Amino acid sequence: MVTEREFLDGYDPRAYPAVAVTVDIVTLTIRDGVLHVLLVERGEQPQAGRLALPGGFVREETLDQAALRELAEETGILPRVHLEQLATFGDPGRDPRMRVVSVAYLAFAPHLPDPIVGGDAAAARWTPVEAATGLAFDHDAILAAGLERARAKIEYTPLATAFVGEEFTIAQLRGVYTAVWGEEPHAGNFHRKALSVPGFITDTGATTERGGDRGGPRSKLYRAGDARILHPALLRPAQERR
Amino acid sequence: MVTEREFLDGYDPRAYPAVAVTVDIVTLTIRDGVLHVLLVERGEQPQAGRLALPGGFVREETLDQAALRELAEETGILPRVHLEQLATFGDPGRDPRMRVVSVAYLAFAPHLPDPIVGGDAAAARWTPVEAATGLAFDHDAILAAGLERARAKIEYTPLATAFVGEEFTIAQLRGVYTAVWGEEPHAGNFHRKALSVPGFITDTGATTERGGDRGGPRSKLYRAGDARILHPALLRPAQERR
DNA sequence: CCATGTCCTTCTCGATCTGAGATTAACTCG
DNA sequence: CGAGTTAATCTCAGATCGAGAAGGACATGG
Repeated sequence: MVTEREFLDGYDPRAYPAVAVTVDIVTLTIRDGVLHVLLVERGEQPQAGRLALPGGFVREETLDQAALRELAEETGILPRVHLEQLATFGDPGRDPRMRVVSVAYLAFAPHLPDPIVGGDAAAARWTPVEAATGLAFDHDAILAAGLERARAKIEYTPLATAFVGEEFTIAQLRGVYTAVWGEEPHAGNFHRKALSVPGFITDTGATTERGGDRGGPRSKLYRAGDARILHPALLRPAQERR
Repeated sequence: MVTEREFLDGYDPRAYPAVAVTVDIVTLTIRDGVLHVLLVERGEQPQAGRLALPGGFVREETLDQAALRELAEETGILPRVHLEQLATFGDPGRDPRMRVVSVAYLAFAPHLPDPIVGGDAAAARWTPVEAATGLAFDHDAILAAGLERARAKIEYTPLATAFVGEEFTIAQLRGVYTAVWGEEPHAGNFHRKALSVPGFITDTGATTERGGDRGGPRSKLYRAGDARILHPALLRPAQERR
């Protein structure tokens, strides 16, 4: 096997072309029913002023720890964030200065206060994903991969609950699917399925204090269950094929 | 953003701790109804004599190209191989000598001749996945991730066809699911679903020359269709939950 | 060449799930 | 109080599923 053998034969790390390993994070949340992604504004050339995904160098830590640390540095402490590895982007030339291999992460966050601008970013803000185009480097592609992963993953995992608070209504949960899919599931059928999938949501016995802003009864409050996967899955409506 | 800014400020690549980027490949095939993985025998210390996944350094190429090149070097030219990125493993200490970040790939191959031992590996062989334990470094974990990905992916994509020849019978296709899942789907229901899922398989009009080795009628031959995803999916039987 | 067993393919049938819409009742707002 | 909104439940026809069975076509061993 190449890797270890070459290392063994008195391999000198400095003799090889330098490769940098970074993490970039697609952090998604929902604000006012619209899916938003956390972006930072680049303060330096190249691509100064352009928006980019937050990220940075991997230090003496695991990749997961690097992603968590960068996220905390950009936005302050993040409670109840789901973080998972997305994919790795390493085309030569994706960064004009040297070979940079970036391990992309995907984070799902409940509604958070505006990010506290960390030490490195010139500015950080939540941006509707529809408006998040023209990002620096290949971050458009990374974001697209993150969105597709998110859209697929809420089908068969309970990760939609990571977008809402600890207690939530079924309507709020439906709002997550609407925002992520860009399409509203049938309310009655969604209700039936959310309740029938084992381990998805559990009844707290409590209800909201008020009805909806424009009327309607108080709704029951639920908590996330302990299921890791949803069976049967909540499939997207009108999945166009081919 | 950290990455580019630090690079910008007169970043010297050699000033940072060296990181090596490699690819490791989980190559799966089916032989005699049993799922096999391609392993190489390490010829050098450490872990000499241990089995490991084939892989090696990333050169001036994309990550995908690196995986394809390494695979070709280990096994000769591979026709009709499906290759996809699996996950990236980068824990400090996963290689005792230096920081190695490995981008793992997953390959699905039809029945192939025994691998041509490439220049680097001491030996290369197909090993039943059940027997592939105690691999070097963290390759047990990489293999486990690959197997889980494969088991999930044949549910909702037509990738099972990557394990069989260009023309195949429904029974052969069912054999793929049996080998990957370790459980045999109901033959009649599998037949019905395979035919009813749009774009999964297309009839060639031909049949096999002979019946099965132990009897039975000749079976019709099919080719892979053009669907990228299977809808509805072919779900695993008896998916134990919780 | 016949008996036996294999197994591809199709069919049956009840149980379950799904999508689309309707209904009821609780609630807010003006 | 009246009108509009919405959570929660119900209805129902069509699709899908799991499990089993039936019908042939075929190989093998006497």
